[in-house]
Amino acid sequence: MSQLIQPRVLKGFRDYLPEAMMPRERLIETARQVYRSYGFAPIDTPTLEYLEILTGKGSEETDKQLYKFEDQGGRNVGMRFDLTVPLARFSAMHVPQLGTPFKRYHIATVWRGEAPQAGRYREFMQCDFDTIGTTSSVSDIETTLVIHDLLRAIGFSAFTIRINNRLVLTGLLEKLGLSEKSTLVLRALDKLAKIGPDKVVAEMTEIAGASQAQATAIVNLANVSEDVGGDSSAVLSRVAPMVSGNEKGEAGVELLQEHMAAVSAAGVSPQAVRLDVAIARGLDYYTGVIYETFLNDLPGIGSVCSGGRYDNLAGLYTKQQLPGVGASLGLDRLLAAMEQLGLIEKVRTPADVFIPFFDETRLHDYLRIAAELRAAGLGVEFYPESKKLDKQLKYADKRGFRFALIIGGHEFAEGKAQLKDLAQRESVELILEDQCAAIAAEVEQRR
RNA sequence: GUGGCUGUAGCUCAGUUGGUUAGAGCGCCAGAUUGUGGUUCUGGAAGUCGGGGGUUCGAAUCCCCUCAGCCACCCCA
Repeated sequence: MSQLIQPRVLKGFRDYLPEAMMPRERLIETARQVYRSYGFAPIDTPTLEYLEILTGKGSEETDKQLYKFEDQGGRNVGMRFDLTVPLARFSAMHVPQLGTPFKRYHIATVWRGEAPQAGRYREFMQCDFDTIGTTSSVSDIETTLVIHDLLRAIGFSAFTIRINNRLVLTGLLEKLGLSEKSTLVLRALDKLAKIGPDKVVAEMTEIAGASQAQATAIVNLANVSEDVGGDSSAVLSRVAPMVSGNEKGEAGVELLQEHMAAVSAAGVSPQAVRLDVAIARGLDYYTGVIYETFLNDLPGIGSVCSGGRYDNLAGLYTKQQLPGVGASLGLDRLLAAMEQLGLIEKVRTPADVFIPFFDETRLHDYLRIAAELRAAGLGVEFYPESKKLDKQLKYADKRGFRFALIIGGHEFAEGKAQLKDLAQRESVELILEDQCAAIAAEVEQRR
């Protein structure tokens, strides 16, 4: 008698059943296609990195969330908590050979030891894309277009990409003499939509150490988008005087203007991209344009695709200055959202055609026919047991097969096959001789 | 990491003031004169009541610890 081990998974970690995995893989495939269509090339990096690579940058918060341990050789190692830090290390090592601009995408799992919640896990997948080694605003604009195409390709029409430029905020902070406290001030500002202006002002004065007047000035700027209803030229004409006289602030306004015009010229609808001077992003390293993407039907789940421009990606690892811009699609958060919105199609089988094991003596014929159909491009599942036909068909139905190819003693005798359309509940007789072409054609036509 | 709520068959849940063999629906498996699936009928399997400890004559029901989920804070995808 052996003691059973209780089967269980760690907090924030999950098993993926076929019905969860199929849409997941479809999403990954969609992301790949969109990234490639803009010339981004795939890379991968190790799950584990030397601890100093991962802890060097980022806040104490990310350090706390880092999974770290000592490996068998006594090295201090950590599991990557995002794909940006590995990209920075990768770029320091390889971009000199690869040349710039370097455009890569990276779809991989990352780990963070934080408290899980709906749409937040300890193990989750990110789909990053970045353009390294250019300061051109064209890459900023292209990044917006990629996010847009990506969400459209996934099947969303109601989403909003919120754009801002850190230079505007940096400019204002410089003007107000608050540059030193920017991290805490911006972190407070990031909560504007959530907790409202009064509490933001309170946090800025109490935690970030800003004066009442300084905090109010920042909140006033951030509120402009709200005040004028999101029209980008109206927003900019209100914001411009607030940062006038400051070089960075003025540059930021100009870049935003150019960005919005270019995106619109590329055919993106104005509803999909909005200028929002309130978004700040908590991360320190952003220096230019910043992005956050919300689903209109489920804003509470947070941003599903975020990113921005940074001046110096790999400064910790190389003296070469590597500017860049990019964004990250939160695959698992997006899937959680799609699940909540009922957008996940329940498909449980990856194959098109089901062949029941009908006549026990014809195993070789079934295997041959299945092989020929696969060669003709169809996915075919052959049932491994020759049990009652109704059981086998019930299985096919449950798994969501669209077609069953029924070939029993009668069919074999007459050289025919019966293709049953399980969704339409109808059958057609086909000649076995040329069944491959005929069946493939019939399936294609009905699909 | 901190605080709140929750945890009963595969799923959704019911279980009276702690009291005998823990229930339902759906699902699953097997049948309804052995070649055809979503309906119907019949039968069946399946639960250490998240796990561990305690109080009690007796606990799914009370207490403690622990694990997990959800929510808030924090941070972010």
